[in-house]
Amino acid sequence: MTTEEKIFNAARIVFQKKGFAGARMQEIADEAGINKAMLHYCFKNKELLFKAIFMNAFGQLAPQINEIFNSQETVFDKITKFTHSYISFVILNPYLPQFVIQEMNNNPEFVMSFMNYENRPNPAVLIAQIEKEIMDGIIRPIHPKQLLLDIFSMTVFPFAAKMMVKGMIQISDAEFNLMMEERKTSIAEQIINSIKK
Amino acid sequence: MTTEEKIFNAARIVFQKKGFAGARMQEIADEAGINKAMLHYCFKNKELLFKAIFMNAFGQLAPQINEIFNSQETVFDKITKFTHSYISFVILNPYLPQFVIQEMNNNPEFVMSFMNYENRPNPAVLIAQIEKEIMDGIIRPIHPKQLLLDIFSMTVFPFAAKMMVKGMIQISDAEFNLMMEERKTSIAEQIINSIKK
DNA sequence: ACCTTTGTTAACCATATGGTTAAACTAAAC
DNA sequence: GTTTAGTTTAACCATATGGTTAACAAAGGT
Repeated sequence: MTTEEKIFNAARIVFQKKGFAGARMQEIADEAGINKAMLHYCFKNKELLFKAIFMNAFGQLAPQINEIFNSQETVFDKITKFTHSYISFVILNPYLPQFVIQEMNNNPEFVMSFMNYENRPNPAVLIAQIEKEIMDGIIRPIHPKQLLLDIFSMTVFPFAAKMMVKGMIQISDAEFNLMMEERKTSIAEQIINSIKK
Repeated sequence: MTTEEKIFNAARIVFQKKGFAGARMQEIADEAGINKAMLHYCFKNKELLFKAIFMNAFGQLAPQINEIFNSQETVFDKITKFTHSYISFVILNPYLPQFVIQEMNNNPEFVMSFMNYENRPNPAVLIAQIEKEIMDGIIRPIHPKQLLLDIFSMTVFPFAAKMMVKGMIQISDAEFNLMMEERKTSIAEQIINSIKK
């Protein structure tokens, strides 16, 4: 593993755990097992290192979502595929959702700047498709944007608020993951069940 | 307004916007229109000031939830009441959910310490009631904890991830609030529709 | 062999930041 | 009018933190 990779991995761990403001360059250096000066040699400064991490995180999530949203399948199939693939991915990267959400809230200007980014999650196609399937009588009349919000909420929220969820319903990490596995199908079923005619 | 109140309000604004790590005592002082030394005169140090703010925030959310969860009504009524009252409250305090979630994730030890707090959101009664209504054939057989997660997810997530949501489905603040008003009823309908026999 | 490029480190620097102190001001109490 | 208790401030301090520098080492090319 190159030094740059060591730094990148260390930075990802620290930034995702503590956020931009809470992360310390020294802690990243320690985590990477290198000298602090190497950080600046490889990544100029904290902000650029952070941007690299954030872009990478965001860039992992977005294309995956778009691929499903813009495919040729039915709305029902897209919903099922989305919950399955998103939850599978996030179980392996549990810090990602909270990290992205947190930094978007704390730093809206910076983030909005690349919300025009080509690969941003873009639900336009899916929204049009939902409208069409409503017209065709496949889906009950609902507001497509509300439906989208429902899908994202049910899928992403438990990971974003993991600590709160764990504390509230008193479960261990293992039980949490089991529940999430179950959600892959239960969310899709729940939503499809409530919108199909 | 007393100085202590001025500080408290200022601290709430700054902490909720930037989080504990990102907040600066000087910024809080400026926001309150007083000298930085007053902060330490009134609240000893940053951590205690933060605790006061966090407890207050948390203390506003939790009892409200418990009152509904532990009342004498049916599960369907509880769901309806919850979405209405929670969304009404959070529209007036839009930073709260993200704030609580963020600090719980960044600071799990500290937060877990008062998860035993008498007034923490406690869904035990509601979970038992859901199990009973399933046995009685009122509700389809589902996992109560999953149902709880669904309710919280759909209600809280849009506020916790407000910036991401706004960016993704391209809406203004006003449109966002309209959507949330609509969600007061749509979420309850959606969920009840999907679990009733 | 010698130079250049790249990677790496310890030591250092400037500033930001949380926190302290002592003095000044205010207003009620005597 | 003086005392006393509570407020408020400017100036200061110690440390943490992001960032820099200069020296050094290893590898590659000529």
